[in-house]
Amino acid sequence: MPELPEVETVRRGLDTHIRGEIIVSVRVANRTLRQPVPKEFEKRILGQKIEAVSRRAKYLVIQLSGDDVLLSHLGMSGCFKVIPETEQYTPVAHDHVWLCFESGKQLIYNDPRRFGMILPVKKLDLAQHALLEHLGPEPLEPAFSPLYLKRMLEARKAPVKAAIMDQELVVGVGNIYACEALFKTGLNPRMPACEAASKAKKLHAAIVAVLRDALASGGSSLKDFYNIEGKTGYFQHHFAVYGRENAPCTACATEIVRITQSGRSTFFCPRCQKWPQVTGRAKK
DNA sequence: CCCACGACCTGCTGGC
DNA sequence: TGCCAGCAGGTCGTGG
Repeated sequence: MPELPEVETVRRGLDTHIRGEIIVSVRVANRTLRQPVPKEFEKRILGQKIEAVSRRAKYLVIQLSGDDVLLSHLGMSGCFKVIPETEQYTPVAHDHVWLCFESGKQLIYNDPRRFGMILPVKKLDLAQHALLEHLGPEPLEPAFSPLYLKRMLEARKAPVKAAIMDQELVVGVGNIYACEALFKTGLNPRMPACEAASKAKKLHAAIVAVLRDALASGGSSLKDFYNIEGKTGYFQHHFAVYGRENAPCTACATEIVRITQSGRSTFFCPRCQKWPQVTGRAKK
């Protein structure tokens, strides 16, 4: 489901609502997530206090008082729900993991497609964890600089869109914000990364701006993104190209085009994001 | 090594 | 109305 702005929105909501809570009961309805919920899950987290909720890339890190954190990813369709102590909650389909706190609040992990995960990891092992160790820099931190981006793009022949979605190059950019950032830069998504490297400075600024703006709007809501309060984000109202096939470009009114790149939809304006090699008709 | 693709899942939409 | 193909915000393992 979510890219960096959505995950960060969830993080903030969780940190506000469950920090300081003590886990007094745990129920796992379905362990078959992307990484199976381990058998010892319940025992390991019972009695622990939530110290804080942090984030690395699109992973949420729920800091516990003991030796563990809970490492969670929302996949495509995962969400967390915080149920206030005053509310009687009726379970719904795909509520996989359920924590009850001493205060009476509850935290529920729900994920229809089960591409997400939630699992305990020893704090000491977190940095070297297989899921995290190959991740690139955070896009809103200084390590992700225009020069860094230029160097990384120069080394790759893959399409620039694939490059900026590669979590080893930079984390947090998914299909939506890749499309939006490339539009903002005026780069054709199919252009090889090494050719796009000359525009690295502008692309860098676009990635940062798109993620910042989305975060300021509370993330994007498509089918199933809700923040902790169950409210939608608003950034989807600002999409320039994503999901806008056949609609007029906001800049030049040319029809937005959808193509498929490595199995995913890419949306772009063929006029604003022209690339000489792809303007001709498809060769037969 | 680099890159593209299929697999992993369920649910929704649109066309017939 | 019902069915089926196609599509969905991510990531990983494989094979060319």
